[in-house]
Amino acid sequence: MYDEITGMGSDAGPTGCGPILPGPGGEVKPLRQQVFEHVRAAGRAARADVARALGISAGSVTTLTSDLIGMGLLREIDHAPRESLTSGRGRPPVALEVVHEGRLVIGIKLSDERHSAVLTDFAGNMLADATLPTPPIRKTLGQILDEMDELIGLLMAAAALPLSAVTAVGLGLSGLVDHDTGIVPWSPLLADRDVSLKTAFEARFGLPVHVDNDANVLTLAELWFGAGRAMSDFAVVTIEHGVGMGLVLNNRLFRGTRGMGLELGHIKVQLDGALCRCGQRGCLEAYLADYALAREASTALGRNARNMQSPQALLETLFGEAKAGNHAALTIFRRAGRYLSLGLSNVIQLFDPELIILSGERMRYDYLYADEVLAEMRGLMLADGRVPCKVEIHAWGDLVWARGATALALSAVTDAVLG
Amino acid sequence: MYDEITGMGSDAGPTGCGPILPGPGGEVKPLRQQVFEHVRAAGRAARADVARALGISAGSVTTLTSDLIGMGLLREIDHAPRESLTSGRGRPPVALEVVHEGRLVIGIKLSDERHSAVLTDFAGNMLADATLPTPPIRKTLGQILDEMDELIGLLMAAAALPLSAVTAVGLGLSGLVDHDTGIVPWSPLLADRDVSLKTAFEARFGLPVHVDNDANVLTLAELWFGAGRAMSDFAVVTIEHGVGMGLVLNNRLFRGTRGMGLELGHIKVQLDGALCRCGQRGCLEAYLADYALAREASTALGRNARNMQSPQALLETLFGEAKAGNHAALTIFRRAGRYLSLGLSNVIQLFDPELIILSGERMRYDYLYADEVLAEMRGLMLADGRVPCKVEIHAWGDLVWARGATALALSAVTDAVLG
DNA sequence: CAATTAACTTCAGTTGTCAAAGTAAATTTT
DNA sequence: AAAATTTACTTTGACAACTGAAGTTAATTG
Repeated sequence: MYDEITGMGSDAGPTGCGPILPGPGGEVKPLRQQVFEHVRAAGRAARADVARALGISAGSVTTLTSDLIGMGLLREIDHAPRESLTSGRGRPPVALEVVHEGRLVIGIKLSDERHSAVLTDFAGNMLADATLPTPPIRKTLGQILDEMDELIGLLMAAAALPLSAVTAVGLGLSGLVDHDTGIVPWSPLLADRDVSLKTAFEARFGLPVHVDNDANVLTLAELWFGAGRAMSDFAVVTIEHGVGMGLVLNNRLFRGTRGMGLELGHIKVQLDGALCRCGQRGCLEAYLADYALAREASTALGRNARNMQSPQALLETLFGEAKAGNHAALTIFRRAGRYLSLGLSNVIQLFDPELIILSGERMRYDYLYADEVLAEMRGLMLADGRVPCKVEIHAWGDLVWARGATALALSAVTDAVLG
Repeated sequence: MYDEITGMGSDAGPTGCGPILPGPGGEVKPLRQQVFEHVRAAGRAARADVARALGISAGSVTTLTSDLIGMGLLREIDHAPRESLTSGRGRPPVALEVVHEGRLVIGIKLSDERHSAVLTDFAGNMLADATLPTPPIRKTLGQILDEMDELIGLLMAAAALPLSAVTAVGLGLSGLVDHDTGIVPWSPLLADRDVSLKTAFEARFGLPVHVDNDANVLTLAELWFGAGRAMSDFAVVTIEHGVGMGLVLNNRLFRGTRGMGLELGHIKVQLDGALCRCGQRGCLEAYLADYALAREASTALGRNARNMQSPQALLETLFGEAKAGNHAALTIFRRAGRYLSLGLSNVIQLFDPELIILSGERMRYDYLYADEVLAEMRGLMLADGRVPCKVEIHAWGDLVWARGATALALSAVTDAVLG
């Protein structure tokens, strides 16, 4: 390689230059699907709006929308209040909307203490939700399927609809998840390794399912329903039992190059640092996750800690102590906050996103250190020439994660119908 | 936002769901350009090869190639040795190649001690190169332009061609570079800030120029001419005066979301760690770059260090001492190596590339710690379910960087002609 | 009431692509 | 040596996608 650079002009056969692309060219969605997705994204849109937004001719939009109407995917709205920005001159636009009935999807978020599910229609509107408390132990595939069975039963009962009305399912859980194959090499929820969750689910429920890492699912929630909708590039950082990250690049979820999640929790922030549950030392998670706080808590709380059985309760106590002025307890949160700053600044240095969204239940502890964390994070960035990256804190509950999982199903169903 | 999740089914106007895409749909290159780029990437290719590679019909290829031949971009080769994999049955294929004459480009790499330039034809073949030693001081825009003038003069003299034969120029330099605007907010080479290098260059030389960060330019060298050609996702890490990174995602250079480079050198690897030249503490660069090694060297070498004027010479001495068994000198390199491992493992955790290429002149010191560094890096990765990422070490000289800069110009010219 | 404005439809024409048939040039078989 | 086979390439008619221009519809404005 680089023979040419030493033996310049060597005519020993042309090797060419430039990237060697594998298969056939780019992946553009068909225009019909773009029209549909624009209407769904806008909620409702007139044909003229679609033409302007997509930069195609009005004639094409007529053809494409009448296709979509014929397929039962779009419909006209009769009495639409005039929403166009233009003053009310000219023929009024006819708004289109997604036919939202008929193609229902379920989104499920599996967690260690409870599972959550939501049912949405094809326009992403939530129709019902359900939650199932579960014992916080590692489960076999069979047990997880049983729990999902019960959860789905609750959900469909709440909606008063049969499961047969559902078209597809999206599923988010923590751990290493291969989205393409639906295999879970490892998850804190599962006793086994390399579980073929997709295959097992589809065999049991007879519904197509799309599995992903829970951080990705939350990121999809922001991309489809939240603050990320109008943003082309942003990152979501979650702090729950572990530390996770989801990334949107160019309006699309970035899953890493091999379909696995981005393991922010296991970037190293200290050589030979604190012990992580992954067995290594110095992982960010080892300074930030609840087990990391909990193991210092017993030192700070002294003998009181003995009475605590759940790490949850331990953290709550620690938090109370810190607020009450216990210096040792406070330093635990402060140090965690500083390491969070450090992790966030690293994300910014490497990805330079427009926005970072902090999420997860641990964010409830935020007001203890939030301002300082953000200030410190900004201090840790190379400020030169950059617009500082915005940070938002969204302490959503599990239902939002489940709703993100519906996006997994919604986009898959859309691709199947229109791709 | 998320009103729906609390007030479910609230009919207060549809907000829609899904990402709100900005302009008109995806960016696919026209088929004609894909054909051209395939031929250039292959060096030479028959029409039938192109049809198979791009998954289009033979008839289309005939049309497209005759277009391209008519435009003077491709030509048939008469006496091509049969290279198709098939046994020699059937009508022999007619190889096509890029008409490489006529559209020449220059690639320039600016550095603190010397500038380098290469001249290549439209097929990426190097025709000439030139190097200009320069004083290692920060320069004004005018001085840098003068130096480039001299460099280009040397280059064109070596090629015995007039500058008017050149179509475009690519330019790589270290620092923060905004590729889209050609503005350099900060560079260690420049005395000023926010230098509009593109505008100034184009005004002076009357040639379109495309500016980028030097790590990106090196990454392009690997993507266009080196090990990355057949790889869709890889990272390039450079250790020179600073620590830089380039990233290829999906066969394309990823420039971060705002056109700025990815600042691997300034990710934090230690809270309140070593002082970095950026003014912050704990940056990776502060443990790895030459100035970081040099400042510890004086401690290790004792009074010998006083005699050294250049950090270059100091490092060479330190390296010699370490090889000779000086324990203090050895620990300097060992620690730098460990921090390199840490940085690389973080890159892997976040991007999960197929390959990491280590580059830069400092890689000459590698054999001191290379094996241990790579072993340690692998040890720091979450091994679960992942194929470990390959690592290669390429200690290319400046001409390769300059050649990478030609890729910047080549792709821009190609886009201009065929986009 | 006409004039204006804007949304939408219709339709002929262009473009890009393919499939199938046809031509060309080599090797292998008879 | 002729025929059959194989592969490369070209030609052609058909089709689908999209555009642009002209026409239709439905509102507001003066």
